[in-house]
Amino acid sequence: MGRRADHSRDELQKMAIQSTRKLIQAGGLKGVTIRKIADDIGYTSGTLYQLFKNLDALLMEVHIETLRDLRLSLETIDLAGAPEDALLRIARGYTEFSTRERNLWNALFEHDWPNGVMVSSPHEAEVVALIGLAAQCIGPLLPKASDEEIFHEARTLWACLYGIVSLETAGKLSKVDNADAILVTLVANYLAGLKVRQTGAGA
Amino acid sequence: MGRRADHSRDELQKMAIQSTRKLIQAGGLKGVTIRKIADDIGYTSGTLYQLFKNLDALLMEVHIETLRDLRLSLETIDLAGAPEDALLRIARGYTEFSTRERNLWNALFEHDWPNGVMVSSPHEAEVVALIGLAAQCIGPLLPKASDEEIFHEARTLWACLYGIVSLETAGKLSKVDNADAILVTLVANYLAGLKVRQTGAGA
DNA sequence: GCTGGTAATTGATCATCGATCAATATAATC
DNA sequence: GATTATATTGATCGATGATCAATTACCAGC
Repeated sequence: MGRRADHSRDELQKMAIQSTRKLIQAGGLKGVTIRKIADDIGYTSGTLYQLFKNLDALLMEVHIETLRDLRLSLETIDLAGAPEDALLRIARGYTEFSTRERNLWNALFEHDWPNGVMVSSPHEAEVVALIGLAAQCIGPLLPKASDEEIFHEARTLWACLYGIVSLETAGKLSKVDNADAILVTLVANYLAGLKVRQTGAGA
Repeated sequence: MGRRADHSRDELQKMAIQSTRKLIQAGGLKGVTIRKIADDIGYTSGTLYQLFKNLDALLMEVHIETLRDLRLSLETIDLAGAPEDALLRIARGYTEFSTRERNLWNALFEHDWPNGVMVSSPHEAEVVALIGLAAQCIGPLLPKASDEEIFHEARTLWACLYGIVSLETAGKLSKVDNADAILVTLVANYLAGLKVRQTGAGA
C-alpha cells in the first residue's frame, strides 16, 4: 500500500502518542512495543519511524503529556491557608495522581535514556512548574529568603516526595508504613524545621 | 562438549554473579546480556539457565551483594556524637557509595520485576538493616518514642534519601543544586523539626 | 482525464535479545 | 572397561527495535 489520505501527519503523531499512552496505562513500559502501537493505529512499524526518530522519542511525548496532566491536576489545588496544609494538599495530590496513573507515572522514571541524561525543553519546563507549586506553598514561611533559596527548599521537598512515591509504587515501602503516613511525617518535620531555623532558634 | 570438571556448581554460580556485577559496573543494566555473561565465564548461555532460573534471579544475587556492600560500608561510620552529624555522615556515606558504584546502585531500582513486586528475604533483610542505621542515629533525639515510631522516622528519611540520590544519579536534579546541598538541607530541616515536635513546641 | 513525479506506506529483513531443549560428550559408578 | 548419569553445548524459537528497497496512492500540470 502506498500513500493514504486517511490521516494527516499531525493526526498520525497524535494517534501514535495516545496509543502509546494507552499501552503504558495497560501494561507499563514493558508492555509497549513498536508493533503493538502500529497495530493499534492501523499502520505498520515502518510508518512510526517516519513520525518519530525512535521509540524513545515517542515515549518522551507521552512523558511530557503525563507531566502536563500532573501539573494541571495540582494547579486546581487551593494554596491558601496555612503553608503546612497547602503543602500537604499538594503532596497528596501528587500521590493521588501517581496512584491513579501508576503506570504512566512509573514510566517517567523507569525509562532509562540511551545517552544517560534525557534532554527535552518541554519536559524540563514542566518539572520546573511543578516544583514551583511547592515553592509557592513554602514561600510564606521564608519571608527573608531569596527566590533561589525558596526554590532550593522546594526542590529538596520534591526530591523527597519523589522518593516516597517511587518506593511506594514499586512496592518497596513497608507494609506497616504506607505512603501517606510517611508523607505526613515528612511534611510535618520538614516544615517545623524550616520554621525554627528561619526564626534563628534552630539547631 | 559434555560435562567438564573445570568448576563446581558453586564456583560457576559465583563466577556468573561476579561477571554480571562487572558488566553492570561497566555498562549499567542494559549492558548485561546472557550471552556476554556466558562468554565472560567461558561457558555458553544454556549453562547459565542450569545455574539460575533466569536472568532476573541472577541479577537479584548481584543486588543482594550490592546492598551488603553498601551496608558494610555504612557500618564503618562512627555514629557517636550529635545525631545531626551522625545522620549526615550516614547520608553522605550513602551518596558516596551510590556515586562510586553508580551503575550497581542504579540497577537496584532500574530493574523492573516481572511480578511487579520483588520478593527475596536476603534483599529485604539488608534493607531493614540499612534503615536500622538511620534509626540508631535519630534514636537519641526521641527518648520518649517507641521503636516503631523511631523506625517510622528512619524509614521516612531513608525514602527521602533515596529520592535525592536517585534523581541525582539519573541526572534529573538541578545543575545549581547538587545532591549534597539538598542532602544537607533535608537533614537540617528534618532533624530540627523532629526536635521541636518532640519537645511539644511544634506546629 | 490523463500522466509523470513525489511522497507515504509497506513488509521483508537484520542483528539481537531471553529462553528452551534434544543431542552430545564427559565424568562418575560399578 | 562398560554403563549410567549429567553437565554442556549450540541450534532454535519467538519477539524485539530499527532499516530500507519496493510498491502504491495521491497530487500537480496540462
